[in-house]
Amino acid sequence: MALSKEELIKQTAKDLFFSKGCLHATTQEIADAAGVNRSLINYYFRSRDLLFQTVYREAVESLKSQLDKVLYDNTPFKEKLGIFIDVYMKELLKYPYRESFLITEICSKNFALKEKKKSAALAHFLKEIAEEMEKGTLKKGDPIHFVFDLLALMSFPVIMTPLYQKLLDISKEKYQTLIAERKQLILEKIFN
Amino acid sequence: MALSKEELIKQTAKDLFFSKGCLHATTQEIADAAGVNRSLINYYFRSRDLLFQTVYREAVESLKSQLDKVLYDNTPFKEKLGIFIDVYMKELLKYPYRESFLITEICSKNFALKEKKKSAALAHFLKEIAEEMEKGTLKKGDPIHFVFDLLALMSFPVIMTPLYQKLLDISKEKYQTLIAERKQLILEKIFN
DNA sequence: ACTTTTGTTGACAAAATTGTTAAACATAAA
DNA sequence: TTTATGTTTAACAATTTTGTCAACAAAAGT
Repeated sequence: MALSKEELIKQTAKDLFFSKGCLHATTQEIADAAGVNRSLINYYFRSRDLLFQTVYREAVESLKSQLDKVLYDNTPFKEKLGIFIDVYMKELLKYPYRESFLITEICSKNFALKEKKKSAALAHFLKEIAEEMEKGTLKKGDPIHFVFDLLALMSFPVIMTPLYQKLLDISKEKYQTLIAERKQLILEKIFN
Repeated sequence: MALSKEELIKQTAKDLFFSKGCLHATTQEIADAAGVNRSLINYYFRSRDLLFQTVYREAVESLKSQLDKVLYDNTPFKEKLGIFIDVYMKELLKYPYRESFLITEICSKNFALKEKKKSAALAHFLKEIAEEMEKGTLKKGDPIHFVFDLLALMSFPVIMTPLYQKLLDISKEKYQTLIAERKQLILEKIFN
């Protein structure tokens, strides 16, 4: 079934921002990419700024709910981690620049930080990590660092694709296989 | 001694882009931040676009030369790595968004990719890594993955500061100490 | 001192981007 | 068929951003 135009505009904006890295596309560019009249953006979202805010909010939401869905259940830790890496990296390949978009929005001046409630799933995950550290499955330390490491190892090479392809002089195909290899590598590295 | 205005403009632009994360500042914003008349930007750089290109080129250059300076010498591997992490993280804290800027510039449509000569220092470093793997000091694998891991572990938590501070509900101070702890942690993790 | 060059500024013009409005259009209900 | 409702469009207006230019100031050269 066809997407409503409102949804189409939003999805296209996300595609431009998160996939193509056009972090400050104009309304005209978004409208063209969506194949709709630019005025429709104002009709549905009132202003460019509100469209950006909407996309921002939904991105944070979906980021949180993705984390929640995976982290907040009772599969054994190691297995859960495998699933997490799988899910997260699939999403990363679809939306490599989502976090970058969020960062630039937060940095943009007219931005008001809101809600500060820590994700329950995350707290749960941190506790699990601490338990694994107790058991000796994981190297001891602040669980936050474990989370940093995990997210960094997954995200960074994906985010930096165009730059590192250039700097390291690697072909697109080779880079893709490198990324694909990483799921397994990260698991090994983490449980060394 | 006072900076020439041309240099001042460039430095201010870098400060806005790389430190403050204003990846698409207007010429007026740059001029204001530098305390100069906006026309001076056109006088020295002809156009906004050329200023951006200049900053981009210099950032890639300095990124390369920083890597070269550290990687291309004869201190023992482990020690060299310590220095590298030190230097790189110091630079990261000064310019957390430098890589993000490069990425968005590369993604921006009117961008022509140029020079594809691999850094000699990097090649040298990769060979050293391979040797350490032979010796058993490092876990075997594609040395590129080692470089990915290293850069990811350093850069990512810094780049994501504003977002993760928010999501993890961590105070600015706490976050800073976490980052500061990482140099040691990364070394340990790498040589597990 | 005078001329030439370089740097600096404000005013203006041009271009790009956004927001608004009214009219055209479609669709379904009355 | 008319009416009402929501959608879509083009034309226009307003705003923002960029680029140019002539005038002026400062410095350097003769």
